[in-house]
Amino acid sequence: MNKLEDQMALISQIYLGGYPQVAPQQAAESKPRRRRKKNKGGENNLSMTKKRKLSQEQVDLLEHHFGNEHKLESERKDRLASELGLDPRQVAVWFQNRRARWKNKKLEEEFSKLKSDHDEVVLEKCRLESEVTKLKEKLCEAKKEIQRLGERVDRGSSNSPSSSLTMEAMDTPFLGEFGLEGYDNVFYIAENSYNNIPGMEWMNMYM
DNA sequence: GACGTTGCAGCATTACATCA
DNA sequence: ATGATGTAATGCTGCAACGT
Repeated sequence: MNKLEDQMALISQIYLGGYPQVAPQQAAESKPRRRRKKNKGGENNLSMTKKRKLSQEQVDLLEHHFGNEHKLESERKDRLASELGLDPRQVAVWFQNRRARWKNKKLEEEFSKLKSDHDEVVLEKCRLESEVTKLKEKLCEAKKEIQRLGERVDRGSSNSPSSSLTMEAMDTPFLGEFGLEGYDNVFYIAENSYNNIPGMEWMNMYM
């Protein structure tokens, strides 16, 4: 009997024997999965098929080999199996399960690293946003100051030309008051014109 | 080249053991 | 006794190698 026939025979045996419960996920699919029978046989059957935990010594050796190489060639499997007094199939299964655990662990590690990176970026974003808010406030204050000074200049020029106060006449750059030394030209940038400055497009969001 | 068989890996799932 | 967790084992699928 070939493998397929074997499987079909098993399927029909199980279906004829009853299929008490299908997991929700499986039930939704067109193809039901085969359900394994519970191991509730007699004592002999139990001892034949009962799941046995590997000894610490066996696990240690398997771990050692897994550490060297995650893949298991046929020759190494047989050698390991006889060394451990296990069925080669058991060794293959152990490696398969171990690879799955290793993969899960790696995924978890990768996830926690990505999460911490993400948290850092979020933190930095908050910091930059608060900085932008502060700068916006300063900008607003500076604009008001310019307007106020402009009005004074206008009044002065209409009353007494000789006492006019001009921007050029100021002893020190007034912007220093706002901690914006060296940014004298910042107010000459027209609104929405940040699009023209590489890397500064985001500023328009705040204008 | 087409087809069947075999062996293996990956994945999902199940069943059992153990522990809190 | 029971639910959570860990893990050995099983079922299924896809793929590659090989023989016919």
